[in-house]
Amino acid sequence: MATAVKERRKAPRGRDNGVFMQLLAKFYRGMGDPSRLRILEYLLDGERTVTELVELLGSPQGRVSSHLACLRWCGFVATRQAGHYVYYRLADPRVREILALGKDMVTANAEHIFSCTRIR
Amino acid sequence: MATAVKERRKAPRGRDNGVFMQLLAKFYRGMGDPSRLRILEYLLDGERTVTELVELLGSPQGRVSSHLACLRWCGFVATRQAGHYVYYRLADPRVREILALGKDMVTANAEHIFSCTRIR
DNA sequence: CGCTTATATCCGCCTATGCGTTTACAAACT
DNA sequence: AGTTTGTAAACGCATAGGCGGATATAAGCG
Repeated sequence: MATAVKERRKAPRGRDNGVFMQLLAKFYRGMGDPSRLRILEYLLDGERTVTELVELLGSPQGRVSSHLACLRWCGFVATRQAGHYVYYRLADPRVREILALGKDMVTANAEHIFSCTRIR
Repeated sequence: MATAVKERRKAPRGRDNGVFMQLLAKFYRGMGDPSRLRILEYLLDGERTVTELVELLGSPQGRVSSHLACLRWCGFVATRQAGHYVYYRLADPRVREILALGKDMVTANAEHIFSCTRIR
């Protein structure tokens, strides 16, 4: 059974692929938080200071800053310092695309996703 | 300060948006696991039975089945039963696109993402 | 019809990670 | 320089969610 699979053998692309997949998973988990998504959503309209985002999100500043650090580390956003404000902006047009695709799919599958108990 | 923000008000898009973002986050978390990503990657080549995927992943069957349930619930994959095999396949072309974009970005930002300590 | 095979679900454990709070800097203003 | 304001980092707590293993169900087979 499944001879075609046997030919490609177990882990046909080697361990490197496993490592890459780990990074990719980390990447998607970077977008897997509502607060971070809200931040990205606000940044779709243009750059924002931390203070503005804190106001918009209604979360404590430390929390927002931490999420921003995460987004920056993952390459989703970039910063520019002006005076003692730090402006955050989307770092890559592909972030927009991934967001747009995700929103499309969620809009179409909202009920399915909502009912997934494996992920809460 | 930040008067322009004040005009758009706090939570300018209402709570509904917050709920939507929660779903969207759940959606991305669905892709935020290396095992699930490996499954999706294998399914890029065509449909697979659970047994084949178990072999390819080298994980216990129960675990794989559980990940598959998650992927199905989230609308990433669909199934077809034949005999006593269940064939899994990608459910939506947008999954391919999101994967392609993610892989692009990770390839470009691998080091950044790797060094993000907020997400392990 | 029991037996085997394929798949799904359940359970307890353990780590990852989000949260609130506090603390530490850094940049302007007086 | 000291104070205020904007931003980042650190700390402890609580929960989400992955894992291995055991079990339940469904579909063929002898």
